Amino acid sequence: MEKLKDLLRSNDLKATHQRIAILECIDKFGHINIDAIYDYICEKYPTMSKATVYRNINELLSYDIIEEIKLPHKNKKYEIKKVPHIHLLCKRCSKVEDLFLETKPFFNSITSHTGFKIDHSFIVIDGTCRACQQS
Amino acid sequence: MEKLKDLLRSNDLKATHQRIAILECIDKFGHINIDAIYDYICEKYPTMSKATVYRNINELLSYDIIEEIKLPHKNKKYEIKKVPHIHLLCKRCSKVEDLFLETKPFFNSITSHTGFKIDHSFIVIDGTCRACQQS
DNA sequence: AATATATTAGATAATATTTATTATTATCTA
DNA sequence: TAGATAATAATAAATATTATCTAATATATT
Repeated sequence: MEKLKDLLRSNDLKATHQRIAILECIDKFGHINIDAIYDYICEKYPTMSKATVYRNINELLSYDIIEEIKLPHKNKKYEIKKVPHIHLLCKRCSKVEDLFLETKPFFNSITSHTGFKIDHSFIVIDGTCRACQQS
Repeated sequence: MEKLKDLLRSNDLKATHQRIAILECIDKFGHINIDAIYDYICEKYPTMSKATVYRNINELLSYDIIEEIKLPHKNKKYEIKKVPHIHLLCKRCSKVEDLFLETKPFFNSITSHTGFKIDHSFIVIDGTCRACQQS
């Protein structure tokens, strides 16, 4: 909570209740979309405007505080910015799992085949998570 | 052209001018978004309705004739369905390049780490293409 | 080739998603 | 705590996508 305030202030963003609530919400759920953020926060702050969610999501994105995940056949989700990683999307339970995996060999192979200079990768794997396979 | 008609008919879709034009357009440009498809086809068929583009894109998607590519910070693009591959998105020229690369070792590593059963992968690499690096 | 039929296109309304505007309110610095 | 500034809520506007409905078209059948 104080940590979130500091995070905002260190980016010259005022630590408003709405922003803190948005960050807490994203942090709590791990990966969440706009509507779910809005619905969740409206419980506590019924006067919250959806435009405020959109405005702040864009603000937080531009300061690299959060990241956008584009998922196949789904709305965009957001997460707290972490080190680069892979997303595993379960078609059964719809949960998104983070996977921190060494990608250097894979990326080296891409560069050596194409000469492409890599900045970022956006990797989403679609399938069935371990839990859902067992149920 | 006849090949496209057959492709449509073999999926019980009537080979209308609009559908053929959409497929030809996607094929010609490789990777293209809705607006660009619409603008391009309007040159030939000025009465073409945008709803027709949307309707047919969804139709063609559902029959696995084309595929949707979600790109970071960009509109969705569409391509003719191919074998699974990777997309390289150049931040400089905005072109999308297909890369057919062996991903099995990488996927095996994901499965062995997580137990996740993989169906599809959506991999977009952001960076600078070889041509743009040299200019 | 003409006709019957079911499908599709076009026009447009409806819905969904996102952004901009503006008066009011909250945050933060001194 | 007051003042300067930035952020919010409410709402309108813009953009993107889908649904509806009638006329037109593609195709199979004669």
